[in-house]
Amino acid sequence: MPNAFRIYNTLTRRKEVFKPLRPPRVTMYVCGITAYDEAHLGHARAAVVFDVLYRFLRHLGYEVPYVRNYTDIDDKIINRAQREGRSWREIAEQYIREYQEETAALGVLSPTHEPRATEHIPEMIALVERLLARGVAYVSDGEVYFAVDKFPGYGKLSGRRLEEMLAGARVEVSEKKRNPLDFALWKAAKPGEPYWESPWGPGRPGWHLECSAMSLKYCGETLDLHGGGLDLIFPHHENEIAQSEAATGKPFVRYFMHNGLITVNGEKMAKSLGNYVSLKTLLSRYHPEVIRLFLLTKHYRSPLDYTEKAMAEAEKALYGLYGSLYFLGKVEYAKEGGLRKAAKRLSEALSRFRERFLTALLDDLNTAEAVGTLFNLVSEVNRFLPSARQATVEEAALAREVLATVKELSGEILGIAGSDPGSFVEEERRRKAALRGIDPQEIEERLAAREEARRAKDFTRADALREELLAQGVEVRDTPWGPFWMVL
RNA sequence: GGCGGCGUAGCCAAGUGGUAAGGCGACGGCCUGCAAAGCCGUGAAUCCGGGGUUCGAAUCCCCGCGCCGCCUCCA
Repeated sequence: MPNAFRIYNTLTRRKEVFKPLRPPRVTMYVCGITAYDEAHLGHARAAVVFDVLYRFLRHLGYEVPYVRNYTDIDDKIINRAQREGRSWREIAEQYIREYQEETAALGVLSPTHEPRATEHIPEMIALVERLLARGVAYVSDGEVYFAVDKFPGYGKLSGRRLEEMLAGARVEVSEKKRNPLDFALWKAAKPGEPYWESPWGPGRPGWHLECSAMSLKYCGETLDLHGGGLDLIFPHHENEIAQSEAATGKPFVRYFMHNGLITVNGEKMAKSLGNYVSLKTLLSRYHPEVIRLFLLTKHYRSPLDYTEKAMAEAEKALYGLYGSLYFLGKVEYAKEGGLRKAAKRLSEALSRFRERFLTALLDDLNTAEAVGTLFNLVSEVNRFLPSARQATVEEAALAREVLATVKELSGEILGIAGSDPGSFVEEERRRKAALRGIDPQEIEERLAAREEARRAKDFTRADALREELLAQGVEVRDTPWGPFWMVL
């Protein structure tokens, strides 16, 4: 009876049945980016994983206010601005815009709200004042710090205890802090730095503060879902919990979800390691759905190793998928009659797909399993295709039903295989041809010449033309519906 | 050192108590003028190793081994 959605909650370290606080409403907050540099595959993974969660929740009938924030003021932004002689605002604007464009290209739906830190300075100041009033924060030389030892639950998300952390401490020593683990709620501006006026003097908010303030504003005191990368568990999310719960006295988050990180040759992809692949580069080389497929064929909590070979495999798998749907779309009614043997199997496979696809997602968003069920269905489509050249009325209807179901489930929820197969094929041909510097017109001409040669039984010439095309990266296959080609 | 995760066929990867999905690749066959694609078949005595619980374990527990992440900004 798997009609309950179970998700792995980092707070309890186990899968739990998802019960929102006020159904059918589900509040969801995901940590976005700090806008100081271009986005890479790791950012794309978080965006896509939570996009699928958002789409799935809506499919289940929930109303989902979804918030994804932008950190648009921060040391790294200021540093970059100073280095490049531009304003911090310009830097932030640029990378926020690029991120929005690139995630949109990836088929990531826009969240309900995309708040920016600097647009919520009053809310943050108010939150700091609440924390000061409660005695869990203190002012020190123009800065405000959160006193971690005043919050009894500190460490509950990351499974750490204060004493242990102090023991191994690699934390920055500051004479302004009472405890080395205390973190800044408000930072004083140094000369030349951007600042906002506050009761403690000119300065800017600490990083962790914005998520507490903005989630409070847009989602209320208790969030149903809070997401982000695994690397945000400590200290970021731990600190958010401390700030929020100390201020409101209410549980901050019911379910914390964290996606695994991308690795390259087994090593974490990170800007500091210089081993990252930018989203921009990936989008220039692969169809967005190839990137989504690559990301979703592994469970969201596992590490995912990026290699060009794996990307090529994802591309090939997606081309095969769309190729099958493309021909399924060409199935037309040719005679009276019901479902014959292959069609009956396809019909059963369709029912199985409907059930298993959703069951997979209900089990902690198991997209890898869901993708597997999609390929199972496609395999049955391929078995059906040879008999479908002369399809019966019912078979033609079945073909349409399969296409509609794939679009409705995989297309709407995973964002994969939802495009019109004909458009996908044509766009991909154009895109890849351009990428390889081939003229599609020339390909069509060669194909026509080859068909002519084949009709004339001049197979030597036909094969030579096919070889020429292959040398250009154009793979030709002959089908009952005529030749079909893709650029690899 | 502390906390967390992972280890399943050549590679990638599901499966978390009832007898090993799927993708890529390989081999044989069918189809094809020949190919490609597709289809059919072959491929894990077995899920890192060793104990234990159970009628039954890749799945639960314990002990090892190996890899990774976090403990500092990081999706």
